[in-house]
Amino acid sequence: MKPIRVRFAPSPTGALHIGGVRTALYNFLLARKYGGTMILRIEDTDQTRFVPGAEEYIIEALAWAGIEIDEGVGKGGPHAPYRQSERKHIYQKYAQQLIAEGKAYYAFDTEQDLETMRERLKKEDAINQQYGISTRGQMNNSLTVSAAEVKQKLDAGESYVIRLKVPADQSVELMDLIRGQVVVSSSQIDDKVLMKSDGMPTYHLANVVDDYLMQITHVIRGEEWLPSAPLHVLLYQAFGWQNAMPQFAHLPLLLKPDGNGKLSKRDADQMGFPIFPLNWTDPKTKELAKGFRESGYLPEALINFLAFLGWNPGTEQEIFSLQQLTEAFTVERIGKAGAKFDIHKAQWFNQQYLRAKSDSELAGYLLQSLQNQKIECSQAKAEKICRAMRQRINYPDDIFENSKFFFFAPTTFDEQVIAKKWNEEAVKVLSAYRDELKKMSEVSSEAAKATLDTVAASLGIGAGKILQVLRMVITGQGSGPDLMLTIEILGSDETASRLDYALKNIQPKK
RNA sequence: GGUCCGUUCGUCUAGGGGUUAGGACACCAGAUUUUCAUUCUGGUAACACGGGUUCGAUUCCCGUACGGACUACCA
Repeated sequence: MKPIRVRFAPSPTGALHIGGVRTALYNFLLARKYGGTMILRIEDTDQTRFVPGAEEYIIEALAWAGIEIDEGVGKGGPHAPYRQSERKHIYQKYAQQLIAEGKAYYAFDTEQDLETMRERLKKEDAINQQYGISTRGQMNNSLTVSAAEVKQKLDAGESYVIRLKVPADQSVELMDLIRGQVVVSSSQIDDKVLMKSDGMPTYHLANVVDDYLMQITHVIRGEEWLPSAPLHVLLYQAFGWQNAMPQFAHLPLLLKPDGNGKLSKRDADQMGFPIFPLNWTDPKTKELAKGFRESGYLPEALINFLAFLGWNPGTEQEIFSLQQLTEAFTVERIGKAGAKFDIHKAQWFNQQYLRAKSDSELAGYLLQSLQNQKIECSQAKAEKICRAMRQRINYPDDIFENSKFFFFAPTTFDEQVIAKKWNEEAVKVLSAYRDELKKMSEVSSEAAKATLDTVAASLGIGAGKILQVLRMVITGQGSGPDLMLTIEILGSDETASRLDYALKNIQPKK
């Protein structure tokens, strides 16, 4: 079998869409599974849509996601350059070849001419309104104008495009790995522009020429390309490359969470979740779009989630490392129907991966947050806090957000708990407990519990009755992680002083 | 409008001529937890519709409906 060569070929028109990340992932998985090569090609043939920073963003996003590039932009390789704008002369050559063989032609129509043609066809109720077999004879091109005239126009520098001369009545067949055989009549395909008037190729030409030259074996891309795939087949045939044609796999689309249609940035904004892997600031509007990374998603969780949007291993296992994904992945198991993007599932994956981390790994996140706030904390204490908090977090930032009371003594207290539980009995136990804690130099969670039980028992009160008040007094909140462990982490001095503060400041509610 | 693609619980999906149509997320309930969260157990919930083919169709075929993509000198 030929070594597998796949490419991810985004165009640098902005941040990389999450659907693009999935496309890149599937390409990568196939390459890794068979020891093939993953290529990054930048399709920047539309200079009007070029966005500065987009290429760098794409590279950084893929790296963050763990999708490694073997060959391509930012990496180099035997087929360099991998940026299509730098390969302009190559396409020019191939387009000329097609012209010479009578498989393509020059067209001099102005935008106005094309507009007029479309309006005319519309009026005539033509079945399809396209520049092709039925219309090219009436247009201003090298098929209708004499060779001498064409030469004259060209020499005069008149603006032109090169169009593919689509053959008449031919059935174009395409074997898609996901959808099976797709057949389209060539009469449905229009004479697509191959070279634009600025001398750049269109996607169609560049894509076919590059895939051929770069010896791509599998083209895995979004379903939005399916309608133009027959045109690409025609191009391979025109060049006589049908035997070197890659296999196609058109991926189901990522859909909006509610309703229907392609997932867009607008939907993500509305529903309040990211759609880009990394933060992206639009260079024009300066508007910031939040990324999955900055929103607290772990790359391995995002990847796992994305892998399952349109693919599944056929087993009941759901948690897959990137390594396990490459082993399990097959194109055959990619589904046909579009998948709605459900951020809940992504959150669940994130939670799974986050909680699978060790206390010391988790402590790293906490320490980072603390450092940003200029709060001192030892590694050991951070780990203990993480042990207490690990079942209550979905994102790395949650650790600090939900454990602030470890670092700041509460000054306000849960009103409901005061109203319901702050009474004479509670005050009695709390004062006695404080006095006992003051005598201790340190306190383990076991000691904290034992002491509390003893104190409460000596007053003839059940410890259970005041636990919630105790929690409120220590953390300010009505709920939280294991209280005795919290006391251990805080220490006897700190706990006693918090009790002191509460005893002096809390007034019973009527 | 035309071309192409698609359709199993709310969502992601497994399955496939005869199944109690399976799992996961979400949701609901119970248990554990002194709280909340976790965890555990249980539950609600799906083959778009109509015709064939067949002893039998959710599964195969054809239509219909619905949805989507594409229809630029954008990718």
